[in-house]
Amino acid sequence: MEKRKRITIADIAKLAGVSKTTASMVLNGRASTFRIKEETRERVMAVARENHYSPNLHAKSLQANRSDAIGLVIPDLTNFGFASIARELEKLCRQAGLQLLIACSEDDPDVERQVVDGLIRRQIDGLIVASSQTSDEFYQTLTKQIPVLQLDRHIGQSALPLVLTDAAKVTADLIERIAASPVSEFYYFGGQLELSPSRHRLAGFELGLKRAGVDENPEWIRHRDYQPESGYEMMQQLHQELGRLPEALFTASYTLLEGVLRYLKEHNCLEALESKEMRLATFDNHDLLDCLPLNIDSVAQDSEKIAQTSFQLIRLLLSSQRVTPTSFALDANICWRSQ
Amino acid sequence: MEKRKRITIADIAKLAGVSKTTASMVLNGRASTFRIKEETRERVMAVARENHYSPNLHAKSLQANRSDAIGLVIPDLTNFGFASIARELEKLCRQAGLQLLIACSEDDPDVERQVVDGLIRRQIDGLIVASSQTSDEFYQTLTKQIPVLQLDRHIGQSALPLVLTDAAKVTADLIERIAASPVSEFYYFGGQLELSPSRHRLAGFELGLKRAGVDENPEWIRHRDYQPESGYEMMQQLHQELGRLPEALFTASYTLLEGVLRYLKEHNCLEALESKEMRLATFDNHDLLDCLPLNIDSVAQDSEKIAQTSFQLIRLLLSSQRVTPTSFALDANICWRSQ
DNA sequence: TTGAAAGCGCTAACAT
DNA sequence: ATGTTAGCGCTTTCAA
Repeated sequence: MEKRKRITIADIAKLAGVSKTTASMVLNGRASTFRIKEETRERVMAVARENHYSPNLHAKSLQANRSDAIGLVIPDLTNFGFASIARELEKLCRQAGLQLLIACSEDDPDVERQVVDGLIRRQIDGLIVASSQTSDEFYQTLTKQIPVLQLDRHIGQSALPLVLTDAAKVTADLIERIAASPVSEFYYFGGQLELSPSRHRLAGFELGLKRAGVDENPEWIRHRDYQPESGYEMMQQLHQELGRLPEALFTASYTLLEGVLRYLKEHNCLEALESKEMRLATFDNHDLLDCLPLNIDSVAQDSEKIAQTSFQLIRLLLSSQRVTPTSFALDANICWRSQ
Repeated sequence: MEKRKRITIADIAKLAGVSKTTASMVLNGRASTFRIKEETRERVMAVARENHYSPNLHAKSLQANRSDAIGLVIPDLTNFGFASIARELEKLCRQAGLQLLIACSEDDPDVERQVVDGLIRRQIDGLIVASSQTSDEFYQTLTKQIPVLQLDRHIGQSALPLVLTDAAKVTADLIERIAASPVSEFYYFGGQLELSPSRHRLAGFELGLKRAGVDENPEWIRHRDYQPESGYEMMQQLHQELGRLPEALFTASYTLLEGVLRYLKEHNCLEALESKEMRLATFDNHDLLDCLPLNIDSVAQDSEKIAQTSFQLIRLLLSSQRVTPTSFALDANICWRSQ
């Protein structure tokens, strides 16, 4: 495993009997622009191919002051939604000759700053971030140097461009239809209200109830964080309070749903879902939900569209000096399993 | 969004009234080695801090002929197991000042070569790959330049270092116990036999049967690929063949399990799992399995350990000129839900 | 104890 | 139509 010295453009030039400039032009496909003789062109190309020449991107980046790399910061790679977005973005970047640098913030604002700093040191040309910050101050400063795109989450009233799911709309549609069954109560388990998706999901929930003509009871709305344990504990408390299962429940994330299901399983209450005695719906989707005897309706975000939109937007920001920061709220789909 | 010129070490040197050399020494924490005067040291540090100096890693890499980046190639980021490994590896790398470049091969050998080529062009110092290749020729060549570590999958008889789960062992344990229930038949749905994990899982299955004293019937063993659709189709065919559900079934991956469940759900057969009339077990684990009324036993690979072991090994390979290539087969856990 | 200068591999003015 | 040269930001000999 000896680190054989890589072949450079100077080597190619020497072997082909031309200058570095000529070799460079040819290898960058700009031979015609500089009217390099066809014969020279081919000679250089042949030598390069034979020697498996591949340019040193660090040298290129150094002189171009551009790295052709962009950063993606998400809370957690094992979250299916974020993983889907990351996968699609990686593919789009690769096909465009860009390198996507993926890093996780663990939903911790401090960790988030650290990983962003790390990416900056790597000279990324742009950043896409699903932020856990409560203020966009940090990114307002950063965006003076490179374009920053908010993903999935809106930091406060930040004016930075933004791509996310129109959670309020789809949640309202989901809730309205279920509430019209009708139901006399509809509980809501959510995560941190500081995160914008939480607010939109809750707003959608309330709108849905209203449209179904159901009077909201403040008792129904409960918040903690998005850990499965929180779902478990909220379900436990609710069960104890009521002395029975709720008629209908919406969990604002897949992780919360998991906690709720774990509680129901442990207390042998899953039967209530199978018999539709208890209605359960959730934000976020999972293929496995199709395969269960549990009739759980869900909201499936369009990860592919989110990734594609983010990619187009960041490319635009990367190319032009000044783009009016635009934001996109994308439609999501409802997976009905109870009807 | 004007691209403000970043501050360089030359700027720092000028501002601090010293030479680039001195500034460099100080900023790399080697002030004492070169006995830079304490006062000078502090002046440089102060200037650097005030100006938020951060070194240009491309320049560093160019001159050091080292990028402090390593590549990770996996089939699919949305596969929970690979996502877990990627997350842990990213964290370990970040903490060690390395950048992890993650790319997906979509389980396609051609795509895999393309993404590896892309990473090589980015001058990665080392590569960790869960390969879909059937020959390690490509990597044998590559490893003459940079260390290559096989992850999760063993390419043929490749001598390249390797980290994976000891699938045969854990599968045998799982199958033995279930088969001893006893069962008179035990079906097996697997993916491509060209992939080493498939072979190990099958070997474990057969060993488990043997240890339980069950005579294997070749009819029980079925293979396709790891797509959920394949699980669905194998289940469909088996159901039709038998005219009833099998007594026991093992799926060699979570994706296959999903297909099987989808079939059972569509044909209203899930009840058979709840009543344990049909025994179902799978390789790979998912938290949701804990929350279902379905009694599915599973094998949980230790992603964290796999990531840590891989990281230690690649660092070793990176540091020393010549390490005896070592391989690790790590233990996995069984999640019992039927007992 | 510090500085000057060369060079990593590449591109782009400017020559020729 | 092709070559010469400077310089991107950094580290590292070698001098002073």
